[in-house]
Amino acid sequence: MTDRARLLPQLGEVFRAHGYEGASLALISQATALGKGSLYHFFPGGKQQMAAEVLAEIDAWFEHNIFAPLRDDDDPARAIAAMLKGVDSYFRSGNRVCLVGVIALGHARDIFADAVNGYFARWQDALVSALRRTGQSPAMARKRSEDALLTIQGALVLARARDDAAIFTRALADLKARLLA
Amino acid sequence: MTDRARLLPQLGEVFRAHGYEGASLALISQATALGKGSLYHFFPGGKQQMAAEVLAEIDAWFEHNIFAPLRDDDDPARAIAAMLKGVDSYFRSGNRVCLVGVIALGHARDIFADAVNGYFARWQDALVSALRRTGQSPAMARKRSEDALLTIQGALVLARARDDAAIFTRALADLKARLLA
DNA sequence: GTCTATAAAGCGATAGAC
DNA sequence: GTCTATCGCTTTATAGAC
Repeated sequence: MTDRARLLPQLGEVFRAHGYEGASLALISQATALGKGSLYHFFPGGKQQMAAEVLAEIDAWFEHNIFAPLRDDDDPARAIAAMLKGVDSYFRSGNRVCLVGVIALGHARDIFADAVNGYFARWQDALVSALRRTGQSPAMARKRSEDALLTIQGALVLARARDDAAIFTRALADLKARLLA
Repeated sequence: MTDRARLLPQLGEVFRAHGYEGASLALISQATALGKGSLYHFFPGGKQQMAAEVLAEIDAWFEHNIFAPLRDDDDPARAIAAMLKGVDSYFRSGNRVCLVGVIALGHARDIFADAVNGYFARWQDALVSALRRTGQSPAMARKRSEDALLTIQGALVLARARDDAAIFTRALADLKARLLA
């Protein structure tokens, strides 16, 4: 179990860099310094199980570090600020791509549809909860939370497309102002 | 040449659906109802040439239907409205993914970096031109054009992730209000 | 738990008949 | 211009030694 915990982040980076279909076992074997035999020992379900567990771990990280504070923090504005700080850190200020977004755009979405949809659904619900507690109407909270998720994803795409991570940093700064307006 | 013109949109849909690495020649052969021999007759450079020509055709479509009007229309507000209408139509109201964005997120970005960057760069420049002519400051025009591109890409990602095309429609409506505010 | 060897299928690409 | 056959390589996955 502890070996697996060290493995998942490495797998995540391979899937991030090459996508689900592009992440070959040869690349994974190289990135983890583990033979195929060992990989199948940990993940009898092969590549699909690897990706599923990586997605689950990402989901758990966001649940603990972002979603839960958004839902539970006594100071919702602080939780929102912490979300943006956490997001900036997680995505390395625009230099790291969102694996859930990558999978959503590819053909692998069909396999991981529930995980992909659930991740964004729970993020949005948690953010709606925080925005509501700052006194915003349900409609406004819903609209702004959708704007937030979409802005983060779009900024990551554009930053990578233009090879300019500053796009992501600017987008997060603007987003903060819009969310708390 | 005329055969190639009928081929490129079919190739585009395969790359859209499966990404660059996921689009195998078998899939392409099936989608075009053409054997590998014929495909290599049209594209001696193989898959890479196919994707490059698809990207070039997409670029040409946007150049003609979106970028040029943004730069040249006497009524910039009309050109911006036409851009949003054209974008909604091109992306099938959120049911069609952006191939340039898909490639930008994947490992194939390394090969097509210039095409990907140029597409977004010229789009932004054209939109800046239109916004400037509506009387907005250079800084404001630049910021809002970046917001526009990022919103469109993010809305496409989120719409597909949540399997809800209405997200894209809502995002375009909001964007229109923001651009012309 | 890790490795090598190997199987079976699929990959991009080419050759050559028609 | 289109096809089939084929090459050489890579793919996922399994088997079995250690």
